[in-house]
Amino acid sequence: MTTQREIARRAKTSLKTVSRVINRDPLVNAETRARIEAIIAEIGYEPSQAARMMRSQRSNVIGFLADGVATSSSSIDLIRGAQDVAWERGKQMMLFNIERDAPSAAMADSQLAAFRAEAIIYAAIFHQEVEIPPTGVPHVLLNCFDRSGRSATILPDDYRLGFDLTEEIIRRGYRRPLFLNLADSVTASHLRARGFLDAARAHGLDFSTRVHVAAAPPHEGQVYFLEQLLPLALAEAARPDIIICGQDLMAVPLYFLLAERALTVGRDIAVASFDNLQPIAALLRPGLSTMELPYYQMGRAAMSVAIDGPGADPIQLVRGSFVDRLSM
Amino acid sequence: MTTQREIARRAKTSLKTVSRVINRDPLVNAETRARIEAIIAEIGYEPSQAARMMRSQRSNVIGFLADGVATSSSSIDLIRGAQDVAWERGKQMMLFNIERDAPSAAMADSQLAAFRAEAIIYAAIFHQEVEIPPTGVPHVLLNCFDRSGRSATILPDDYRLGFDLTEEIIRRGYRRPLFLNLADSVTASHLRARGFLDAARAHGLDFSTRVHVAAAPPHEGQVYFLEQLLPLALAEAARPDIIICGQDLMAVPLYFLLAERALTVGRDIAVASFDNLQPIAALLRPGLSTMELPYYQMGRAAMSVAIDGPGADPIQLVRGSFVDRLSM
DNA sequence: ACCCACGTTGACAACGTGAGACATTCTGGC
DNA sequence: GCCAGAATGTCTCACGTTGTCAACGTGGGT
Repeated sequence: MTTQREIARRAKTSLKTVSRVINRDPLVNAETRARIEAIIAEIGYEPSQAARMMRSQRSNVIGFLADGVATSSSSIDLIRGAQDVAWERGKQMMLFNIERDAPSAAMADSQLAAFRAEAIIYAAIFHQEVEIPPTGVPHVLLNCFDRSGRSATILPDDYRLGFDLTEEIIRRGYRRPLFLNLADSVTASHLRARGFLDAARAHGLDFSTRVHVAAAPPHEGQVYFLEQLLPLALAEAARPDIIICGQDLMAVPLYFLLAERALTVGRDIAVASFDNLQPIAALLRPGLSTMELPYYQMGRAAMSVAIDGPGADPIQLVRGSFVDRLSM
Repeated sequence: MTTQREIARRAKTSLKTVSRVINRDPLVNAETRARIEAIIAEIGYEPSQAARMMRSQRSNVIGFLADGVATSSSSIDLIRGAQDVAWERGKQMMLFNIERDAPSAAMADSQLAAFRAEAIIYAAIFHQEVEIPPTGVPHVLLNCFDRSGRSATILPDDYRLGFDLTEEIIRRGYRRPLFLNLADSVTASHLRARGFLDAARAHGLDFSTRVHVAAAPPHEGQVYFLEQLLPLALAEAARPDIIICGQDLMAVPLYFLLAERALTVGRDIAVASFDNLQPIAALLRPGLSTMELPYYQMGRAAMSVAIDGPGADPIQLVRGSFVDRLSM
């Protein structure tokens, strides 16, 4: 690969002048600049990042540790959002798929240390509590949080997600919802359930008997308890008029179970959900109305915080929006 | 961040000895080595990659350009496979989500040039032909190929996928398959169709009237023509005994359409497919029997070629395997 | 004539690492 | 007491880039 020295030789000028052109130093004669730029374009020169890092003592590298991302398609948007902001800000994002406490995590840490990463984003596959050993590098927790509450943290506003969806449901006249929530160990479950109950209370309704856990903890794979729960619920005198799934994936087996019972979604019974998982949510028939989790925006926010540091409040909640299709 | 100089100071030894320890020079007393290693571990020192790159003139960086990965969950396994091999071989993989011919592609190229990437893997979201402008850096085409046929290329063996699935179908006694293939512009379509027809012929059967295009080109989103095709096919005197989907996602609307016609998958009619898309394939009921696309292995192969260079044959076809569930 | 400001350019050092050349000290075997 | 060889140290250079500082010629003010 060529160096600035080579360019200087060709342009019959000094090394430093080439450097000035590259770094947009205005103290360069327009003619000289044009000549040097022409040569740079001609040979397709790019300044060596390695040398720049050495010299400037800045790496412009932000690490992104993706815990278990490989198993979840939704979390790609976390990565996309972060990557987009990194580019806009001239930073280089280094992505690592890790499994927590596994050797891969240690390897990622040393790699990031070797590159002198300026900040590290730690992203979890679902909203949960984690423990991050303290290091010298600023951390941003994405889709997870630690006990102290002092780390910079980006979370989906799951309480609002639950609240807003429930308000929409009530507004449309549903009064007998069945909330098939995710596992207890998922923080989002609690928050959404609280939002669900609070929204009901705000409209003078009591939904406190209407929340059930219908999924195994995430580390056991996608296991739902619909076969047990659904027949009981449908057999009640006051049959549910809408079923709320803890996540879009749950809607797939649910749709089939309802079809087996000759219940048409959107007509005999409504379904709503959380995620807006592509392409599932749009592919189901009828299309699944769902509260979108703002993963892309969260990724953007995390990278912004990683670069600029947190604002006054280290914990930032990101709102999601309702995507209306035909299932309710 | 600390440097080797600081470590030498603490260990009351010379810079050179520290360098010897780090570079595993055997010419160091065991005791001294232990003392220095203890200090390195204590302060968590990692040699600066930037300085190493400068000194050694090797970046150990492999670029991974993922064209449109964001929109496809299956291609994550391409990334995972490549990343795993990179780690095993002590390389650093740099991932870029790009859109071909968009500014993002140009940015990724300059970043990779700036980091002096040793090779670049160019991954496409589906098996297709691409045009790669020549550069000084070795390229590996992953899930795509160029006209010349001289570039190192890793492809799924779609012909075998089609052939093997068809053999399995024939072996189980199905004789009236309906192959709902992907769009014509997808290379995999042709290859699988050829495998399908050849396997039939090898068993003295003629399936040449049984292949139909049932999907719009990929850039138009997931659009299928099942509503038009299916009623016609089911109305025929010799109703199909098995439907082969071009991809697992197509099976989702197909299952619903069959349910509407009171046809139970796996009993009244069988369904098979291509992809083994997680978690869809396992979540459908009954679970979808499908030819798995070997994305993880392809990712591994691509990174191996990127590091070691191609073997005698620049084009490497990776076999997939049949995942049996209950839909056939 | 002298000085200074100004725009432009160049010489040089330094960042952290790794390696070569070579000197020095220490240990053990003869 | 001498030598081989192990262990360690000193010194120097190179990698590519950029900040510091000095130097250049020109022109205006005194």
